[in-house]
Amino acid sequence: MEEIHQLIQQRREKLKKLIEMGVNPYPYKFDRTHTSRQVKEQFDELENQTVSVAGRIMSNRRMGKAAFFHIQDMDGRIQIYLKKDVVGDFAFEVYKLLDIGDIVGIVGQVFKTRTGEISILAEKLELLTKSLRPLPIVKEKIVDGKRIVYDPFKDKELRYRQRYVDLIVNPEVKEVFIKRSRIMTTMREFLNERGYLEVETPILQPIYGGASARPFVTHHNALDMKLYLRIANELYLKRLIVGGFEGVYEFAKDFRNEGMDRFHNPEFTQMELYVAYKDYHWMMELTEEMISTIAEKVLGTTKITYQGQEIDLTPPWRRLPLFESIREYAGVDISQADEEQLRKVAKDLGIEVEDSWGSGKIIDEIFGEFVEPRLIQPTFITDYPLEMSPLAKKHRENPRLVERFEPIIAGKEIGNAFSELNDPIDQRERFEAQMELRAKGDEEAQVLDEDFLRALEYGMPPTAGLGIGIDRLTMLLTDQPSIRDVIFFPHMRPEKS
RNA sequence: GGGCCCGUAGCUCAGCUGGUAGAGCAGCGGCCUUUUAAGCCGUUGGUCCCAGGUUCGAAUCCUGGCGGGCUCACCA
Repeated sequence: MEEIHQLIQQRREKLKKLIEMGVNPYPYKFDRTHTSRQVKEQFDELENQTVSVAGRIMSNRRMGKAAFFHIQDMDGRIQIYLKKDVVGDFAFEVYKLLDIGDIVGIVGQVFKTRTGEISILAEKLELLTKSLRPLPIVKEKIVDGKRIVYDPFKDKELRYRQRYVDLIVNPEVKEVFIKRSRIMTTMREFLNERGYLEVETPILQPIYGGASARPFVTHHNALDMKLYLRIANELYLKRLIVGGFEGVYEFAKDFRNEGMDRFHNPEFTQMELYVAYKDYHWMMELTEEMISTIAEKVLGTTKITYQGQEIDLTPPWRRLPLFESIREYAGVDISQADEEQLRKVAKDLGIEVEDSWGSGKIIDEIFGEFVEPRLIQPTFITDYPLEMSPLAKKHRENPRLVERFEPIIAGKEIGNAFSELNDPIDQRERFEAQMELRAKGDEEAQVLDEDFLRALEYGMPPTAGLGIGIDRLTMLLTDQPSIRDVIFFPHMRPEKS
């Protein structure tokens, strides 16, 4: 057994004393009448009234036979004033055995202290949970309305590994995740209002598809077969369109077995939407309306700041075909270039081109290098080369292109969409081209899915599809620099035990 | 995977060119019935990430490893 730390030992001893005093350190319930925020917001009516509140002790100032401390609940903190002659001798003895981190229930009268802080004069104090581990102590002071924090708990490794502590101690972290939840709720409402159906599709898939990425592999014991964790749910949602649903969406956890950095986590969340009888032009309008609506409802404005950059999400967003964007930002016209010429152009631009790259990859590189980082204001990049998009429908005016767009904000794509390919013969050819790439060693090339082709052969109506990266959208709308700051439990290597 | 940086008390951090560790907060003991980074007095607490090496002597220098951050590459 590991040695028990002194601070934990001390708390265990207090726990023992409390039990000896007849206090249940882990009771079953507590009836609370108000949250901290309600007490503050309704102070005028509540002054001198009795309320009950509950929360975790976050500060403690004992002064002989009285004490001030703050408790923190779901939506904030409130100060408790404890006087021995009001709360009683026994409760005061209990109080003396409490620590920062303990969870208590308080019944008492609402009042304002001499310095004007809304507080509760405790008449009853009940221990609701004894905490055995010391919390990082973060002190703060409000000066001119600004919160000054002393010794903030900021070690990223500890914060990510022990997110519960991060959430207790850093209120702004909680805010980010509340916003994440509201972003998803608002998006769901937006889609439901339009009559689209929220559905669920398999996470364990015998054939993975819908994106170009490497999958996680797992094994089904009973069937003794390989299964993949989905990299996308696109092909399943389109099967549902075939089945007669005319608008379906899913908030999907996807899994990609690739590198991690501040924009990538091995598991991440995407919202994918498919709507029958629509094309990508229509989907652009829906996208800009949806994102700006979310910003408006969650943040109260469509003008946001991301990492110091001012961004205006108000529709309409700029539409810019891919080749035009490259002409504009890289100064070269490659709309008619073949692979040989592309190779030369890329080299002239200073890009190291690898022999295995096809023209799609080269174009993507030029775009990623010269264009994408400069697209700060929301922009739809449209009309991608055919070979980069095996599931998108050919462009109605140019068969070398597909009808696809990516919304780009703050230099980063936050989604992907197209007029969905519904010609089963064309789809088969595209899959076959992918298989050839795979044979050449491209591990991210897509896999041919016979059942999906069979579904298309029954006939899928013209359909527009959209995927939005929820994590990236949340980063944008909460001004967080890393995807780890918008995922509660980002992937980490195992802790040494 | 490459480069740079980091790992010292529960938390935040000092510890210069080597002499086996220190502060603030928290904790513990004492005083204090409107404090608020409460205050005053006293005080406990460390496998200096791990393993080797150099040295009379390593938190400090070297090598390797582990974990993390940033970044580049890869990657939607």
